[in-house]
Amino acid sequence: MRKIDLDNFQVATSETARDINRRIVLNLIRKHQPVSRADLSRHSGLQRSTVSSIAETLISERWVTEGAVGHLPRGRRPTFLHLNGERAGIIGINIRPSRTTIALASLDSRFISQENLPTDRNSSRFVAGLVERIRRLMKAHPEMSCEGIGIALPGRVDITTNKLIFAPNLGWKALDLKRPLENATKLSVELENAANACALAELWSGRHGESVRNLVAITVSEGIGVGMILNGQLVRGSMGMAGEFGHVTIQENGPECPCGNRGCWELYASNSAAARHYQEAVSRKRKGRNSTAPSFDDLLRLAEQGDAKAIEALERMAKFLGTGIAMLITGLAPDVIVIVGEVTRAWERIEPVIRKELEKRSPALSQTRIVSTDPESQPRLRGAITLVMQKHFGAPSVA
Amino acid sequence: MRKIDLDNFQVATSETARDINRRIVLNLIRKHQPVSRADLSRHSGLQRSTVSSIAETLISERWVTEGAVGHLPRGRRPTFLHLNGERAGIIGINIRPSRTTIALASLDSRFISQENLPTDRNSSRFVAGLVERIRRLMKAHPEMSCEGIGIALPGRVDITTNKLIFAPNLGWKALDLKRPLENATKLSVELENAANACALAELWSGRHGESVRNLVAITVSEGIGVGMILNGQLVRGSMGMAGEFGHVTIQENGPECPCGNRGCWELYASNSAAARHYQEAVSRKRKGRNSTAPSFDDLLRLAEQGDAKAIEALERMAKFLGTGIAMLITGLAPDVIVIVGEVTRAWERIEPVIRKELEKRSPALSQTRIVSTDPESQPRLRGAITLVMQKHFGAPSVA
DNA sequence: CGATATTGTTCGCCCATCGAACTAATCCCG
DNA sequence: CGGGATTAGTTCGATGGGCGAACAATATCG
Repeated sequence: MRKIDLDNFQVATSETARDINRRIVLNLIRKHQPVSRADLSRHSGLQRSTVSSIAETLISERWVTEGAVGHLPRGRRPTFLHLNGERAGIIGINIRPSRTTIALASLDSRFISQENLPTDRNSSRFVAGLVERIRRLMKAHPEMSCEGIGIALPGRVDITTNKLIFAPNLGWKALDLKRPLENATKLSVELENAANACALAELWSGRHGESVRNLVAITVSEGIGVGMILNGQLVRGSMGMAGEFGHVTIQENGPECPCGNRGCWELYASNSAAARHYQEAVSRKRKGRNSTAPSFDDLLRLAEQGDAKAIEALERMAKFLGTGIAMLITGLAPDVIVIVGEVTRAWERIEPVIRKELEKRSPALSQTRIVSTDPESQPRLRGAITLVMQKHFGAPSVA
Repeated sequence: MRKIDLDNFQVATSETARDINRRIVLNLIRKHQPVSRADLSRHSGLQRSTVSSIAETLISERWVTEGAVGHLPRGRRPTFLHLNGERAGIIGINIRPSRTTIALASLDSRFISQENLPTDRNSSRFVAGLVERIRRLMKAHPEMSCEGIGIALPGRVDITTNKLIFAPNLGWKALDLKRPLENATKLSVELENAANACALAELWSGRHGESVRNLVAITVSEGIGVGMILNGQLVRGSMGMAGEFGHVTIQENGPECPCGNRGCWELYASNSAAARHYQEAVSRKRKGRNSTAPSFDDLLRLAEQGDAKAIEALERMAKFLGTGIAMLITGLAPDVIVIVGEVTRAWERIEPVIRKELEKRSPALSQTRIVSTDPESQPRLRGAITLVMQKHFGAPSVA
């Protein structure tokens, strides 16, 4: 039960009921497609006449199309409805420190095209390049009416000004990405922290079952990000800062973190941490001169090849991942935890270590499902698309 | 934006709009009372005619009464509306390991009567005693129509069966409190973990301003409980287990906790922990024989009297409270953190230590407002009442 | 061919909001 | 003292949307 926000609420008009039921029907079609009007009536509890009326508007708005005719043991044959995959492209953009990916996707989060560009450290040049690519993309797919642009990025976005804040890896200062892109493309732009976007993507298109209403996504890369879905919705917190569990202290008097704190989780369980673990292991052996730190990709390759030190470093990283995951399960009790990042490529090695660490603390902890995402499925990019999709499929804002 | 739960949603009918607007108006009256219909129209954006119609039903249902007539520099004088303080008692019950409190409150969370009974370890005898007290209470206030019973307890309630689980301090096993009480009193019963209830109470009747949508309540007693309000609603998590931050490890290889884990937060920052800190300080001095542990009340009294060891123990407890609070701020980014428990009686001593601990980690952390509750205001009991109140004042469940 | 079953549409009813017109009450000013 | 200005609250027809019964369309089966 939510408290009504008396500073920001919406009264109901006569159209509110239609808005609510329209969204329910649209979601039911998304879930059960192809599906007949009569089935929608049974699934929703709405009258067949009401479903027909809603279906008519959905079809006229090109959200839905009538498809094949079904077959039943007796009675009139139903005409199936399904989402219009052709309509409504969504542009998803995944900004990472070195590279940025742009994709065009259909309503059901299927990628239609995808391309790459380097992430320019000069922010205005970057925006110009982005606009150029988006224009080209839309010209290449004139049949698509684009519903909006979703952007996932490694940082935080100020809720009020929509400016980018806290994105140390990108080197842009208080950049307003939303307005210039909206002006140039005439499309609405949604910005969101990458971990939050991943959590949304898993909520909407992950295979975790309908009953999952509490989900935590952990993005592991140079740092660690956490996106929380609780009660079926993204938790953004005050100023949009929720989810910085990567900077919770897990080792009192640990090494200093650039954030100012000491012993932060991400100092032990991120990709960079694994590289450091590796270096420590190596220099422990060859006392003295430090070798140059390997990239995390190198580390994965070395481990794959059976390098004991690399495996040790990865397992050390996994153990510390377990430490933080234990905290998240204990405190948030999610139905599922999803891990995103290169580390999932060594999941068979990582997962047992995490599990062992959880069991060491409490057998109850390891009841929680912990799954990895396939990096090929582009979780961040899917998240960017979900930002736009949920505006149409999410529950209406009411009261 | 919430994802619609396709396993458990509600379609809109023609009455849905009325339900929504009714709740909005009721909340506006609660906030602005006494208030005229015209003002409600301005606050809500609804037409005056609509407000009048809603007000009429609210008055006929005795939620609201017409009061005095106002005065304006010109024009017809408005008739004020306000909540009907006489109607609608809510029974709140606060169960603690040793004592249980029962109270009757009005709509606006004002206590009308309050009484105590020992918490019987025999659960069926306890339920019988409770029923007896409730009956007596209702008989003593025949003018009140009782809206329901809210119960705050030190444990967890299974969402599906409504049975009490994980209440080691109470010694009852899988007790079903809801059904016997409902059958005996014919009132609906709401059960909730005490920390969650406190968080709700602070959301609904705390003085934190309307803009607070993210709030964390920390109950400090024998253990530590955390109640989370995120996006303006209580987070219960999978199986209602969210909020067990008291059992997050803050000291790797710390002492073993009854929960099975090691170094749990509540081993360092609870009342029992403070008593242990004190004992350690004492036995450090008089090496050898341990004295008997003082109660937390004793400790507070000793500190009040200037006992250095007691002060040291309290400050040690406060420092560790800061450790956990840092975690909560970092991860959840609440607008406010509320501390509940006996420890707030020494708040002038505790707060600076917490603040210092936060600042040590990061100055940004101490931006978050951290407030204590007055134990006299009965936060747990107010929470119990809020459980029932929010059913009438909360946002309608839609879609 | 007729009985039965199922899908999808049509139409009148009901409920709720809107908005304009109206009544009521009050103050100000000439 | 009386009319204009102003504000509160009510009345009433228009509009939108869901309900539900009746109906049309289309199938199977004996």
